[in-house]
Amino acid sequence: MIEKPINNWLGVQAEVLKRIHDRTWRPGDIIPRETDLASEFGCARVTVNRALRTLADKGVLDRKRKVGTTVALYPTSKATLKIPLIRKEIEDLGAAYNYELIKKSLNQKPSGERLLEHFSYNDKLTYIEAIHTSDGQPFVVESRFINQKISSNLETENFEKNSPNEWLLANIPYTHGKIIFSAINCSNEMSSLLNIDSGDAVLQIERTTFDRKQVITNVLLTYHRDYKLKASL
Amino acid sequence: MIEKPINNWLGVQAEVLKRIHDRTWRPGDIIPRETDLASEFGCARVTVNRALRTLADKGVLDRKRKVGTTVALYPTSKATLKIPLIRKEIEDLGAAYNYELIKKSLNQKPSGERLLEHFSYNDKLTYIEAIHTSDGQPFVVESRFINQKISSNLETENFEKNSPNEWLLANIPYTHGKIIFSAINCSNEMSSLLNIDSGDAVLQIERTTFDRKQVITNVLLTYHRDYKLKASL
DNA sequence: CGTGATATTATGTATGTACATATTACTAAG
DNA sequence: CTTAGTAATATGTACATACATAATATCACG
Repeated sequence: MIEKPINNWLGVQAEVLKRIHDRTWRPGDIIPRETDLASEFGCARVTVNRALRTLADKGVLDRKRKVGTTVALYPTSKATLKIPLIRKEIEDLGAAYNYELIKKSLNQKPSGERLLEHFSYNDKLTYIEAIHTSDGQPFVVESRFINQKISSNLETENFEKNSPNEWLLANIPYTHGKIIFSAINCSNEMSSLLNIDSGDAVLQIERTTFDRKQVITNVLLTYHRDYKLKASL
Repeated sequence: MIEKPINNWLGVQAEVLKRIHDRTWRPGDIIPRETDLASEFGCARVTVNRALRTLADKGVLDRKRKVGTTVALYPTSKATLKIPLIRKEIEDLGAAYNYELIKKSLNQKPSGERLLEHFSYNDKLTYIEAIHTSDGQPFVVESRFINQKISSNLETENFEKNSPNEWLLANIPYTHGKIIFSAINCSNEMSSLLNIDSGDAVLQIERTTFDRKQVITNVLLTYHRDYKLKASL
């Protein structure tokens, strides 16, 4: 077997995927060890390592020290979805973006299950309600609580022109976040904002972002009726 | 500046994140080059490279040859959501899983926008409708079309006991897929299957998987009313 | 003053080597 | 026969080095 050596990690990755794909290696199978693959492909072990590591990151392979590398039983059950800025999402559709503040109030106390799950009882919150429109049509209603502890500059920003989303991104770094997707029947109040019928099903996304253990903000985004969120596997 | 050297890539990653976090390096800023960081941290350039590369994969940094590495302007707008097997999702909640076939028909022709977007007019499809229950309660209704070209074994599998999802995962490898999330008002038919009221808002997930350019299957999952999908940033 | 060749530079990758670490397999003591 | 201790092993990582590649900067030439 004197073949052209595969001497780059993308090549190794492609070859491994090919073998998984053509069922040479089946889900659950243990594949040859790095050293063997390296000598078969005619490359360094580190090169094989990078290829396999990358595939393991993607969920295609499972790896365990001393045990070896197996083809994942339930491959790539991970989807990645990009969550763009709302303004960017609308502008990318070629539509005109507009932001309008509906309500703003300071020094709110957290109440209700949704808020108390994240904020502590003594936190002071700034509440903001706003609507983002696409070519004048309601696109999404934003209902947001911001922890006032995060920044003293928060008071100076009135959010009349700029959406809190963009202000936060530019000014408050976060470490991680949680997202919850659900479907709800539109309330009377919400339906008039979104210009649809009460009871219409709409997609709702709740997002909470953290700076380490501290909650920065919790936002509930209620989208217009025909909104679809797309992702790829 | 004689400090303890950072001599592993996770340490470098942590230090870089710290500097982004404490705003030493701000969004849009260009950060020092790999060689400089390497000598500052007292480690090899490859170690810095791995740390920065990993952060770029996550969307925290942007990198460009010759130009340098910058802190991403809109950091980590990528959420990853795990899409577990329905059976596994239910069992992980400690509930009893059950699968029941409702309808199955062979040699369907694709019709309607949703199907013709993916399948070609001459494809023959197997249609399967089934329900997955959690402790006897309706959990999700599956409505699936499978391209009959993908496997000759498809005919021998009747899907009475096994969900097509699991059969496909075990037998038909795929290269990539698309997912669309939306909210719908439940139809009469669907509401009786899910044991809820007609018009109730439910989350719907459409998933199409491909083997290279060929479509393997298109499935519409309609979840029970209180279903929430969770993801993390 | 443009324009194309050429040098420069920061990241990207491959390799051999060395050692670390997690896990299993084996072995000897009780 | 159990168990603590030890060896073996596959992956994980670090490093020095070398070269590749993409994008920019510079410079010579018409």
